[in-house]
Amino acid sequence: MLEDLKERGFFQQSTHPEELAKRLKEDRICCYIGFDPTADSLHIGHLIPLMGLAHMQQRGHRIIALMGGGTAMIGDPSGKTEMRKMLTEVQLQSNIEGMLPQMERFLDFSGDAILINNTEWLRNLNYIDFLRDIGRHFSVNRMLSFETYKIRLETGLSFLEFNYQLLQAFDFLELNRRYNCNLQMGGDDQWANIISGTDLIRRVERKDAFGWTYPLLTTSSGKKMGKTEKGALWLDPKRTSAYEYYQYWVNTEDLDVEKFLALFTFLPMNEVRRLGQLQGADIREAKQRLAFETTAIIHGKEIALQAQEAAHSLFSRTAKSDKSNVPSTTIAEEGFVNGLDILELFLQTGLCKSKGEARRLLAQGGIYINEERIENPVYYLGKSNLQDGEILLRAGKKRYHRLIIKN
RNA sequence: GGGGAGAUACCCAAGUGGUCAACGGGAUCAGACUGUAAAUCUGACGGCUUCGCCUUCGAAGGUUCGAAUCCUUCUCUCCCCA
Repeated sequence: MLEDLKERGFFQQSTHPEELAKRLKEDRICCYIGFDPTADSLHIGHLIPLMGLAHMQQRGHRIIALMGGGTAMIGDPSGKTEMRKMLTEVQLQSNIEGMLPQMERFLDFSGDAILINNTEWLRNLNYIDFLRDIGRHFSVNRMLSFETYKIRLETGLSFLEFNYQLLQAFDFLELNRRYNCNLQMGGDDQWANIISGTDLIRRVERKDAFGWTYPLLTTSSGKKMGKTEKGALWLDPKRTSAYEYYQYWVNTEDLDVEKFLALFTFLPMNEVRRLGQLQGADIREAKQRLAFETTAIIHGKEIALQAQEAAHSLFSRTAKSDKSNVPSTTIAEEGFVNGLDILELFLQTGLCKSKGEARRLLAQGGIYINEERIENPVYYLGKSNLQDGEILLRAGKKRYHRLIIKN
């Protein structure tokens, strides 16, 4: 089963590889991943851990999703350039509430799976006891040698953040004591934190504990995953619409398609490989499948289909054009009578962030009305632009928006 | 506690009295080429009622005809010593 997930791309490194493989195969083990509630929605950076846990659950293991309500009050310095801004407990709580329903799209908490917040044991921790029981097992010399702190040792690392590792290790120990949890997974940036935990358990409890990290992804051309012109790609449809989400995946680089299918969908590997083998323009089929599957996991099949249809109607020449699912804005006919300033319109529909940007876009030939480029900077939209009671706006190559006129 | 360095636009980073909306790089966006791909080339990249105006260079005051650049105070960060 470890092989299985390795093949899907979920393996970067682990402690005790042979022993871990054996345990995963022969026993039902309990594993956990921590999630820091830094925002009220998950984003695609969380997908690999979520998929990782989901795979474990599907293969019969017991899973724990640990919400880091306590640790997030500290902020993990691993691999970061600077300190994170501190969140209040109220914010953290509401963030957690936003993330929960999203997690349930991946994980089933109806059985013995556990969802727990580490404030439960961190909040009222006694400092002296903690130092004496836990702190004494940590060597500062060793901690300082970890790669994750390298950057921060140059730019500055506060004691507050330096403690993060101890708390995460303590989390693992606590979960081990409570639920006999003996595997922690996470992104490879968590490696140092994870092995601190396994070491602690082995030392204090004299029990087996394992760590397993996932690779940190960049796209083939080296870009960070999940960044768009609007920022992060969120799972919350209020922040990132299903259509945008679909579009992000359909625009995956050729070289990443197979890797992403394996990581971000539950398609069987033979299907993944078949799709990955497609060449040239055919690979679009694979990208559409990827986009559909990933969108369906989060937003449901129905919504994913709508997003797919919207994309088809805009980008496929042959398809019949059902544009009803393309993002749209409706305005009343009265507002339309005197003509609408095109720049103003692009601002209001969110296609541009400012009028300056709209002007620039227009000057560069990136503004299209009903697929026709507009060159005139003082263009007003009127009735003559209407096609079936609506107007199709386009910014650049592929950002579309429908303007619906209602009387 | 003592001494030193620093805070510039999304990020990195020049600039040390006018020629600075601020060099350069990255990111981003647009155009061309394509397959809603990558690479490449070209251009853009604070805001606006855009031949001009307004707001930016950690914060607040001050000097000056004029400051990101000088002075004062404050906030924060880093380094060295204790």
